[in-house]
Order: sequence, then structure tokens, then C-alpha cells
Amino acid sequence: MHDCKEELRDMDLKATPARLAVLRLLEKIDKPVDVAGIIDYLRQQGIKADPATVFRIMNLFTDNGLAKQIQLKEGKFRYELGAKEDHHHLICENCGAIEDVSDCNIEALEKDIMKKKKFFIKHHSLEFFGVCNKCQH
Amino acid sequence: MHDCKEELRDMDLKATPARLAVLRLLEKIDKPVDVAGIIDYLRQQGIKADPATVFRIMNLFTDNGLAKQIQLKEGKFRYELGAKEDHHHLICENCGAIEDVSDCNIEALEKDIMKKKKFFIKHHSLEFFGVCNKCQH
DNA sequence: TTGACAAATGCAAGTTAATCGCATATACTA
DNA sequence: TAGTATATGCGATTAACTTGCATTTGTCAA
Repeated sequence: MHDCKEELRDMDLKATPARLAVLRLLEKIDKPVDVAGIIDYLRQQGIKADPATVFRIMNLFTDNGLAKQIQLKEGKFRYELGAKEDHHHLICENCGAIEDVSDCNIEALEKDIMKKKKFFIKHHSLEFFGVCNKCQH
Repeated sequence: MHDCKEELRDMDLKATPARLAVLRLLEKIDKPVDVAGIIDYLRQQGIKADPATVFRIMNLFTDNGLAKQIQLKEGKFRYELGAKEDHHHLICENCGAIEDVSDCNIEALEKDIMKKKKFFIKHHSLEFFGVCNKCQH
């Protein structure tokens, strides 16, 4: 467990209570959260935060690589920790469950594309939509 | 070139001018369009269509597999032809250019995941974000 | 060809995600 | 501990998308 306060200070970002709590939340969750979920969590922690503030925090974190934006065809953004190792998502179209998958070896594909297309890839998003194990029965 | 009117009738969808024009547009474009773009095209074709109608058409087409929704972290949906062969997108974060890539062999990965995770995959989305060739200079 | 009916559209109002400006509060630094 | 840059709250605003309802329009059967 590392020090969130240090992490923010190192990036010249003020360590406010809301920012610290969001960072801690991102480190804890195992699937991407949306802004409503973040606000709920903050309230649980005794931190009252305006939606505008949370949106501002998430944009700041995204720009600085602390958070990563995820889109699951819901018409809104979700967020997860930027430092998380490369992984992708399985989204159940029946119950909405979100599951992670790793070991997809997209890096090889990326290298190939960069060479073939002369396009410099900075990051990617890969999502699989379908029916989870539970909903198949 | 096939008959759009037939295609709609075969799915028990009424062949209205707006629907036909949208279908023709989807067959023509080489990169995903948003609703504003669709409305522009319809106007060019002499078809006045309300945004609500276009949203309804796109939802209908998506539900029926005629169109596919794409999200490029813009906070809105884009659409492309549902029948298009498997491919993915390169999005330039500098100029916004969108380019297609094919031959990514995601099917193999999908099979692997389906077996390992017991998750039935119906479709996926894969987008690469970075800097296009032009913007590198 | 026409007439009837189900369904598509237009319009207006409403919802939700996200942004912005500005006054106030607060984290950092010296 | 006081000063300053900046983060936050609040209210207003925008943009994407949805919904309800009256009207129009494809379709199909006579």
C-alpha cells in the first residue's frame, strides 16, 4: 500500500480530501466505476462532493494518467486506475456484470499495426459483449 | 449493390425514405458517422429528419444488427454498417482522424476467452488511440 | 386502386451526462 | 501563520438522447 498523498504531490496536484478518496477508491475497485458510484463512495466516507467537482477530478486524473476512461455503451464514462496492468472487459448484456480478462497479448498486435500503418499507438480499449456464465443458465 | 428496400422488408421494417437513406449512407461511408452527420447527409438528399427520428432509426438498426454502435471517447455514439467485416479503428488524438484496420485475428482470442471464462461473446469493440502518420511530422 | 390500420415521424418537453463561470473555501509555501 | 494560487460548490448551460402524443405515411387486403 503506497501513499496517495505523495503520488498527487509528485504530480504537482493538490492533495484534497476528495482527490485522495477517489484515488483510494480506484485502487480498491475491481471493475470500473461511474461518477455516480464515485459520489456514493465519497458520501460513505463522509465527504460531500459536488458532481462538477468529481467530473473535474476525473478529467484531471485522466489527463495525468492516474485514471483511465472506459466506455461500455452506456452513454457515460466509467473509470479505473490508470496504473492497472493491461486488461480488458467482459460485459454481460443480460445482467450488466463486468469482468476483467488479462493475458490477451495485444502488444504484439499493436507493434504490427504501428509498423504497417505508421500510426503511433498510445493506448487501446478492448471490450467483449455477450452473456456471462451465470446468465447462460 | 443490393436493394435496401428489400433488406428492410425482410426484417419486417417499413421502408421509409429516411431509413433507406440512412442505410445507403452506412453502406457508403468508410468511417463511423454520428447523428449530426447523418442528419446533414439526409438534408443533402432532400430529406428533412428530426433528431428524435434519427435516434430512433439508429436504435432500431442497432437492435436488428443493421448498424453497429461505436464509441470513440467523444461522449456520443457513432454508427457503421452492421454487416461490415470484422475490423477496428485507429483514432488520432491530435487531429481526430479515424482509420480502419483489419486482419487482427481477434476471433482466436475470443475462442480462448470463451473457453477459459465460460463467457459467451457476441461481439467486441477494439479501438487504438494515438497519433496518425500525418500528425507525427 | 383504394381504404384501413399499424406503425413511423415531427414536435415539444424531459432526462441525464458533462461543462463552465464565478464567488468562496482551502491546500500549500514561505 | 499569513498569503496566494487553485480547488470546490453552486447555478446555469450545453449536448446527447428519450419519451408522449398528435399526425402522417407505408403496407396490405379487398
